[in-house]
Amino acid sequence: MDISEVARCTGVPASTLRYYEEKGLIRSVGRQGLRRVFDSGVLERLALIALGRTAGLSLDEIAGMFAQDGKPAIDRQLLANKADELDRTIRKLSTMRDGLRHAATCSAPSHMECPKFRRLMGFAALSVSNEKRKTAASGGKAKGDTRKQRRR
Amino acid sequence: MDISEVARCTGVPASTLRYYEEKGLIRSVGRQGLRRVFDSGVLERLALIALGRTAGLSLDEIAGMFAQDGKPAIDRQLLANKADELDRTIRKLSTMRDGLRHAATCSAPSHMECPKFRRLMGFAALSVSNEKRKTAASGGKAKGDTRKQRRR
DNA sequence: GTACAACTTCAAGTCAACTTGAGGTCAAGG
DNA sequence: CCTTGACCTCAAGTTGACTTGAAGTTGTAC
Repeated sequence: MDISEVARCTGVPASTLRYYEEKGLIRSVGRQGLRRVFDSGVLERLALIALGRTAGLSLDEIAGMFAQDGKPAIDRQLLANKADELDRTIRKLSTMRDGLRHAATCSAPSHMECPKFRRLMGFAALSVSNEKRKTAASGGKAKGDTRKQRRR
Repeated sequence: MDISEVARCTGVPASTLRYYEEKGLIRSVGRQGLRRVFDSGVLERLALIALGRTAGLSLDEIAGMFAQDGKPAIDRQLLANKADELDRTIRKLSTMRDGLRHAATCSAPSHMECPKFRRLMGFAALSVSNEKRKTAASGGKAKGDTRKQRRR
């Protein structure tokens, strides 16, 4: 398969495929002249990448899951953690969905005035605000006065 | 409440609060000298913003949900659409979570070699690749050869 | 009544994930 | 032979969501 065929099959633009290759998320099996040649395994891989992106994983995290260089145990722990994280996200999303669904059919003039909406949302809202942001979970540097609420 | 108290309560940095105000997502009730004064309603609002962000909504989309300027019908339709979109996302995430969970305990040397993993993922993967990206859903301009696979 | 930490504005910087553009290569059809 | 179009590389640009820095102002504690 050449790059345009992969693009056609997956809907992923050729520029993105080149970018993914550069980042090490996919590999071409070789070249025909200048042109990349892919085997069909790349389709599966791309589907998995798309899935990971939907789940909010960064390209680097996804690349990390593909890498199986020697340390399967660590890898597995990481996978389990990711699954737990996903589970929490799913619960929040479900709450959000229910809230939206209700708000869409609710007769209150403004959603914030509907007690049911407020109750639905308020519940989830608490769990969100008590928690570090998802990006914060994967390491960050602390500095500056705008940083969380770290008083020096 | 002054800005640092809001920051402390919510974990949202002051710089972000100013940024959100500038974007119209939150409002301060006034000033004391130069300093913004917030009422406690902002906490609820911020929690909702955090929830929306978790759900993958952009700040502009979130702002749109808060805006209730005259057109509740359109707003409600949009809400329902968002809820449906969320529902699809939730299903994908659930699949992903199950796949990860399985991969974490699976004995196959590499996840891609485990038939169960491949089946779990392959299923969801298909549904992902047949679909427009979530950002594509909220409008984009078509141009260039890298564009989707829109056959003219 | 003054020192200073905490606020302010505004412009510019950062980061991830791509996209776009300029300029180049190559196989195939006319 | 020569044009065409799909591919190539590499650098630079874009977008969204913030963060950082410089320079100025002010409420509060001493």
